[in-house]
Amino acid sequence: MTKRAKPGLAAPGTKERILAASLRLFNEHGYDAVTTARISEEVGISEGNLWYHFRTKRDLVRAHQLALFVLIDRRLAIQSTPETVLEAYALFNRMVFEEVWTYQFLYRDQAEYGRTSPELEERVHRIYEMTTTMLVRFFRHMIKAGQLDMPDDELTALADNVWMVIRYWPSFLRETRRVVKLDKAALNAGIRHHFALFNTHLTPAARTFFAKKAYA
Amino acid sequence: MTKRAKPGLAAPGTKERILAASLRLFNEHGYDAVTTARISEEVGISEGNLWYHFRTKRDLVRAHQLALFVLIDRRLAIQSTPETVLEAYALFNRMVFEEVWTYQFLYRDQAEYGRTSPELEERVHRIYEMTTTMLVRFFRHMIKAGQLDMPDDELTALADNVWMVIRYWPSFLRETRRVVKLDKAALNAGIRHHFALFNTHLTPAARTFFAKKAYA
DNA sequence: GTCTATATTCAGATAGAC
DNA sequence: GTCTATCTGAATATAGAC
Repeated sequence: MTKRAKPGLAAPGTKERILAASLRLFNEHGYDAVTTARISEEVGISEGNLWYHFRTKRDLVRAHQLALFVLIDRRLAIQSTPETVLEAYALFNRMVFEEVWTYQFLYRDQAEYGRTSPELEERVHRIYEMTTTMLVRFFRHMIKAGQLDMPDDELTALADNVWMVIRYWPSFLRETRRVVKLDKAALNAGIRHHFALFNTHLTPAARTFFAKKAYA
Repeated sequence: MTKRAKPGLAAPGTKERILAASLRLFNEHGYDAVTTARISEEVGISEGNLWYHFRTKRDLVRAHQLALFVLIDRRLAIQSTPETVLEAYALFNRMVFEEVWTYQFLYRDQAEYGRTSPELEERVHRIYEMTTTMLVRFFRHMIKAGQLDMPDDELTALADNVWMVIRYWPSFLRETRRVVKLDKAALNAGIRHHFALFNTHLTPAARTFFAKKAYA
């Protein structure tokens, strides 16, 4: 979006079409299994043209990564107080589930496309930490609001488990239910599923709230 | 083990050394990233020799798969009654954690080495189902024994979550803690971690039992 | 059973015309 | 910007001598 939308008088959004097609193919078949020949075929252009827009296959990954980071920054910026925590958590939850679905290949095939740079590696590591830290903060606010009943020393483990269920949900669905494409039912199933991690510790009111707001 | 231990007068266990080296390399670096050249170098033999023992790279995978299935059959055969469920669960738990560690590449790189056959694919699917079914049975026995307090309609979701934490534990450790090699501390951390999924629903006695028996 | 040398395949990437 | 033609390199696999 920030990158040239309509440059001069050429390109009917070829770059964007390459990005869309490659994202879909990478997610579905895996980074290594998708050849650049396959991508260009899917877009309906020649391979040479693809190389004009992205000088290496890694450059393609890089572009997707930057788009993912925008989503991540947005969901990490969500504010919460004990008064607003239920709303905030429902929002955060939906965003992060969509994010791991949309960019599942980036999460899943890291070993295949490899570490791009030390700074990037460091950034990914920070994201994981910030995510679980944020989850603990959410839970503390829920406890303060009287919506969650759980000992404080269990919260870190709970946050890790919540993040695991979210982050591996696409892989799990694929393996157990053979679901490959994003679809609203599968997304809601994941959200409902992850609430099972602390459902019994929520007040009936909070449970009803999430059932309505988070996976309606 | 069932396959010729010492054939005639040759082979100082070359086949076994290939299996051991390839398993280690696959687990550490991923199936695709490990070349046959690398494997033979690691074993200290020529590449031609490797092809003598395994006619394709897939044959290597197949051998590891068969070994994994032996482990799986063993852990699926564990019996349990309400009287013995705590012991049985501790045993099952340790076995399954070790299994996903030892053969992590088979769980993780399925997309890379591909589906071998429809029957195999079906078998893998059945294993997943039998595992979660078995977990639900364990939980029911714990409830009957008065060691676990949880509504029956939460058990399926709990079983799924438990299986997720176990199955993805090696990947999670690698991503968050950068742990690559199997090690007793990491294994115990996983077991302890997975108990956080239902710890607060266990009696103090059961909690103490697992703390001593399952991750001592 | 083990080696060396060679073949095959194919993905990622370049050059240059249009 | 887009195409066609071509190159390069690496990985799986084979052939045949020892």
